[in-house]
This record gives sequence, structure tokens and C-alpha cells, in this order.
Amino acid sequence: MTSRGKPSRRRRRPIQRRAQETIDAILDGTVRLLKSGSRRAITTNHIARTAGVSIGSVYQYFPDKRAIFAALHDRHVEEASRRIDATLVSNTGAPLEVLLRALMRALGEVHAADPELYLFLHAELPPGGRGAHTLHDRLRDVLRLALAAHTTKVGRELETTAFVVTHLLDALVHGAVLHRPRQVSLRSAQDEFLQAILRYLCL
Amino acid sequence: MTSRGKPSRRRRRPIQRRAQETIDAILDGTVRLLKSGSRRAITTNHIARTAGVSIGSVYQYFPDKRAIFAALHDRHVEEASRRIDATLVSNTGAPLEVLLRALMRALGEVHAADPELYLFLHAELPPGGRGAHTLHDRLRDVLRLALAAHTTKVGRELETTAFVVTHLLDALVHGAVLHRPRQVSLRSAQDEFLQAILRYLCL
Amino acid sequence: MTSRGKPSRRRRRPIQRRAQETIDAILDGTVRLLKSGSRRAITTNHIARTAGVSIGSVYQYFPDKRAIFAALHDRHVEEASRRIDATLVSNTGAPLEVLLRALMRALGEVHAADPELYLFLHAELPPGGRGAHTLHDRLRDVLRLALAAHTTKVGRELETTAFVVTHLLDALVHGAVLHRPRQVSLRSAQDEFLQAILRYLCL
Amino acid sequence: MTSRGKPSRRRRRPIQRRAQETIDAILDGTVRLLKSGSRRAITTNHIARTAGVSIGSVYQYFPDKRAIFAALHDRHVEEASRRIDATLVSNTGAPLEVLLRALMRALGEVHAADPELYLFLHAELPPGGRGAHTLHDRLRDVLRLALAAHTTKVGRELETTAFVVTHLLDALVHGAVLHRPRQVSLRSAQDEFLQAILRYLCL
DNA sequence: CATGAATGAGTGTTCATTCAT
DNA sequence: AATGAATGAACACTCATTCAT
Repeated sequence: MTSRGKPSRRRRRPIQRRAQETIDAILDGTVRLLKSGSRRAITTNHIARTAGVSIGSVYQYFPDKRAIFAALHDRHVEEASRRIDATLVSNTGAPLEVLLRALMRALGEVHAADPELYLFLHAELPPGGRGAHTLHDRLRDVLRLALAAHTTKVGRELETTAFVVTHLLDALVHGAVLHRPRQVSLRSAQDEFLQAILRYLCL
Repeated sequence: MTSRGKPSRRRRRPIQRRAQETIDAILDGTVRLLKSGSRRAITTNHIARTAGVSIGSVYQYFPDKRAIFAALHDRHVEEASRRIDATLVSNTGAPLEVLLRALMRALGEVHAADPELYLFLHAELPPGGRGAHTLHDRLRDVLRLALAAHTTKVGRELETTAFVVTHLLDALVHGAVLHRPRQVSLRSAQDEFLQAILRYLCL
Repeated sequence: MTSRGKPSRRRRRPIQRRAQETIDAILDGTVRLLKSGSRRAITTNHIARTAGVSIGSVYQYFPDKRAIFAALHDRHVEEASRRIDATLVSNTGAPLEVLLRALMRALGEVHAADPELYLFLHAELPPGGRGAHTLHDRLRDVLRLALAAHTTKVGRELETTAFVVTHLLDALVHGAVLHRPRQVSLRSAQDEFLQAILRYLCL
Repeated sequence: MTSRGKPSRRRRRPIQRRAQETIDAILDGTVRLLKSGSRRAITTNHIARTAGVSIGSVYQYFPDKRAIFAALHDRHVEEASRRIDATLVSNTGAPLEVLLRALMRALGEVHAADPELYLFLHAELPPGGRGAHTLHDRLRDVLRLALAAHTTKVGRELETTAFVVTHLLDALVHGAVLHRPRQVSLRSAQDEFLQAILRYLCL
């Protein structure tokens, strides 16, 4: 019914693009809702209205409510991963300290954009939410690589160190963004936390 | 049972004891429900049934559902505070390292008892939930005191160090309990994390 | 257990008096609650608290909630009846006009004391609430008597006239109290309404 | 009726028609429930079931239970207003007596359709329910006009007379419908009450 | 594909009433 | 008799989800 004449390959793209636009509108609407505070209002119908689409369209693209949050989470994981990779690439050959500082800054930026959003996602998502692990694991992989390159640690010791540093980074990134007293700047909190990591590594 | 022997002083007590028992039953029932996994099942009626009281009794003591979680949170804060104080007292005069290790163990125990419960409470409670801050502040006060006694730091530097160590402790306690890979024991994770703190303090 | 020795007839009165006091406290508390506006708050527990007695005591004297309203209604009917009788007695031999004016004034006073209370009772009470009829019937009896004494009407005509005048009186008493515009005094509204009745009677 | 011929302008209508049908179903269902006696059964779920719609639909159109009653009240006020206006129009130039009789008949019919419904609404609705006043005021406006046209009354006297007649009409319409003894027909009760009004006006 | 009216199981909460003390 | 903690049926209302248009 849509076409007639040539099946028109040209058409497909626009359709998919529209779909992606709708999906993005839904996710962005959800973020907007979340940022606007009112925890109570996060209903599928509100999300639809905020996104400017019909509730039916929401269910066209997401099997249920949780899937929206999962997609949001994935978006976050993807961006963080991209930032981690980019940081790694652009710091090839740099001293470990520089890399670590860059990682902390990069991750900090990702979270600073919307701290409570990710807190919410963390709370809302399934206990076995895969995304979190993925991000954590990726970060550890990167750190293991970096530590192997810059230190003499190997085997079990390398493993342990990578694990600890991953946690330090992760926890302190969140701490710096979410819990720092207002008179402390994000930058200086991160610097101080970085000190802790460097000292742990005896650098 | 009612009479016989000394009519004695007992008598107003029942009124308050009964009430406290009911309140405890509700809180304990809620914890049981939370631990049993099924997030879906956390309804006021389920809580009442699990607690072995009627739904009416729940609302006799809690103005609404959230108040139950808030009370649970308070209970947690109180216990943690007690543990912190007790740890401080029983380590008077001990080296800083010993105190820090003891604190990490104590707080670890408090959280290990029911990790996801406190995760849930954290997610469920009002943004401005006071309890969290209280606990954090208390920990920082204790650490500021300890650092003042064991180091030469003063003023701004003391403040900053106390802040960082507080966060390290807090974040790592949670990390050790919640995110440690299964082949790592709680104890060794804590020891490793403690190393990070000690090195940060250049001890 | 209470007594011992003479069963003491003296005792009974006080006990009954206490009971009557409690009953009055409950009824008065209910009235207070009703006058204080908030329709939502009219629960048995609120009534008990307002009356200064325990909820258990309320149920000692009233089988259920409705019985409280019924008792209130009865109190109202009794007072109104007493006023009607008294008015009749103190106007023996007076012209019909004087009697009617006195009746309107008397009934007006009874309702003016608490207009919305009786509106509430009217709405709340059982469809077949006997009290209303009783009061209405009593008023009609009185009017029939008065009309028989002052006019030449008899039989069916007397009956009809009594019926209409009863309704005029009743409706206008309420109208004067409840719906009169604020710039019209109760007294002048009643006088004007009385005119209507007198003219109907061709007096 | 649905289709065929011009595809034409129909189309947005379904959205509104469906909605209006649902609203009417809810209101009619409520009336049915109310008439069926059992005051206890007037729950939102019962209303929905009786109306043949889901409870969700009820709340799609009414913010809360009271709003249903308010809408019912409005419907009543609207119909009564329409009847008043129509009566006025179709009695232009007629003697005052004829107009008054027609008004009493018209209003009587409106109430006779469902006497206890309007009693219930009156009891249930907010103290400051605007509708009632509106209706009362409208009736008074009409009567003021009619009296000005048929009598020599002006100014304050006209005002007072309009006020009294309005009340007489209103109260007696209700009285005739609700309280007339069963051996008296509605018609004759109204005629008798009309006499009272006419005599008050010295007609 | 989009729409949004409709659905209804399920939720938090109230409140008349009972009963152990 | 008095108390008030406890009860639980019943209620108003929400919101994820479906489906006719």
C-alpha cells in the first residue's frame, strides 16, 4: 500500500531513521522527566507525552517499561565505553598518571551530565543487569593493559591491582560527582582522589 | 496470669511493649520480604502479612509506606553509628592502621548482613533523606579526630584528608561487599582496600 | 467485685448519670465535629477523641455509627417537639397569626442553632428515618388543631389546609435560615414568609 | 451511516463521540445505581461496572469520585435551566398565574424524574457547590422579570417579592414531589401550592 | 505504522468494629 | 465499665499494557 511501482530501496532508510528518531525522542523524554525531579511522574504515559509520541508508539519500540530504562542504561554504557576507548587511544605512550587522570576526567564528565539519572537506573534495573558488568569489565581490561605496560606486575598481582584500581576509579568518580561538599570543586576533588590511586600504585 | 502475687509495677509497660513489638515485627517482616528477592512483592499488604500483623496495624504506626523504609533506614544508621562509636572507643590509643582496619571491618559487617537491603533503601528514599548525611558526617568526624591525633595535619589539609578518607572508606566498604568477584574473600578485599587508604595517608 | 455489703441502691443513680454524661459527651463531640466543617473527619475514632472518651466507650453506648446520628436526630426532634408544644401552650387563645409567627420563630431558633447539622443528619439517616415524620406529623397535628379552632374549615378541606401550611412552615423555616441572602435579616425573612402563609389562609 | 458516499468531514468526531458516550454511560450508570436504592453500593467500581465501562475509563474522564456527582449535578442544573427558559419563552404574554403554574409543572417534572437522586447530590456535594446557586439565581431572574411585567412592584419591593416567590416555588416543588402523602396526586398538590403563591401575590 | 481510548489487576490507605487487657 | 491496640473488608485510585480505529 505504501509503495507501488519500484519497491524503492530508497524508502527504507527514512523509515528506519524515523524509527530511530522516535526511539531517541522516547529516551530523551525519559531523561528529561527524570531530571525534572518528580519521581512519581515516571509513568509510561508521562514518558510518551514528554517525548511527544503516543503511548502506542512507545510500545511499538519497547516491549515494556523496563526496556526503556535498559536502553537508557545501554546508551550510557556505550558512551562511557567510547570515552574510555578514546581516552586510551589518545594517551598511548603517556605516563600512567596521565592516563589515569584522563580516565577520571572522562568518566567524571559522563556522570556529571546527569548524576541522579544513573543512580536511578542503577536502582531500577534488574538485579542481574548485564550492562554494569560490561562497563566495569571494560574498565578493568583497560587498566590491566595499562598496568601491564607501565609496571612490572604480572599474574595474580596484576589481576588484584587492576581490580582494586578499577574500584577506586569507579567509586571515586561517583563520589566526586555526587557527594563532594559544595565548596570543593569537581576538579580538585578528582585531583585529590587521583592522588589516592597513584599512591596506592606507589607512583 | 493477670493477678496473683504482687500486683506490682508492671502495667503501663504492656501498652508500649506491645506497640514496639508490632513495630519491630513490621520492620523485620519488611526486611524478610526484601531479602526474599521479589521486588514486586513489596506491597503494604504483603508486608503486613509477612510481619504477622494486620494491614491496619501497619498504618497505626506508619503514616505511609515510605515511612516504613525510612524507619528501616534509621535503624541502619543507628546501628552503624553505634558500631563506629564502639570501634573508636575500643581502639583508643591504637595505631591509625589498626583503627582504620577495625572501622572497615565493622562497617563491612553492618552492610554484609544485608547488602541489597541498603541498596534498596538508598534507591527508595527521599532525595533529601537526612540519615545518609548523618552517617557520613559521623564517620568524617571520627576520622578527623583520629587523623588529628595520629598525624601532623591541621586546618584545611586535615579537612581534605578526612573528606577523602571518609569517601575511600565508604566507597570501598560497599565495593568490597557488593562488587567483589566471587573468588576474592571479603577479608582479603578489605585488606587490599585498606592498603589503598594507608598508602594515601603515606603510612 | 464492685460492691460488697449493702447492694446500695444509692449507687445506681450515679452510674446511670455517668452513662448519660458519656452519651452526651459523645453527641456533643459529634456536633462539634460536624460544625467544625471537615466532612471527612467524621469517623467514629474522631468522634471518640473529640468527645474525650475511648472508642470502646462509644460502642458501649451505640451499636454502630449510624446510631449516633440517629440519637442526635432524636435529640433534635425532641427539642423541636418541646418547642412546638410550649409555643402552643403559651399561645392558647391568641389569634392564629400570633401562633403562626411564634411557631416560625421557635422552629427558626431550633434550626438556626446549627443549620448544617440538621442538613447533614437529614442526608445521613436511613431512608425510612422515623423521626422526621414524627416531627412533621406533630406539626401538622398542632396546625390542624389551631386551624379547627380559628377557622370554619372541616374534614377534607381542613386536612388539605393543614398539610399545605405544615409544608409552608417547614420549607420556609429552612429557607429563611439556610438560603436567605446576607443582607436580609432572619427576622424580616421570617416575617415575609409569614405573610405568604397568612395570605394563603386568607387572613 | 458509518461510511459510504463522501468520506467527508467525519473523522475527528469519533474521538469526541466515543468519549462523550463513555461519559454519558458513566453518568447514566451512576443514576441507575442511585435509583436502585442501595446507598452502600455507590463505589467507583460499582459505578464502572453498572456503566459497562472499566474503572480506568471512569478515571480517564473524572478526576475523582466526587467529580461524577458534580457532573450529574451540572446536568441537572442545565436541564432545569433549559426548562425554565423554555417555559418563559412559551408563556410570553400569558398571565402571571399561567406562567407560575407552568414553571411549577416544569420544575416538578425535572425533579419527579428522580427525586432522591437530587436529594443525594445535594447532600454529597461540596458546601460551596456553585450549581445550586446558579439555578436559584436563574429562577429568581426569571421571576423578577415576570413580576416586573405583570405587577407594579419596583425596586426593593420587587426584589423582596422575587426572593420570596423563588423560595416558595423551589421549596414547594420539592415538597410536592418528595413529601406529599400518597393519597394526594402530584397535580393537586402542585395546584394547592400554586394557590399559596398566587395568594401571596394577591392575585 | 500511529494513535489514544479502554482495560483491569493491583496498590496504598481508611475506618467501622472487636476484644484482650 | 473503660481502654485503645488490633483487625480486615472495602474503598478510591494508578498505571502498565492492549487494541480498535
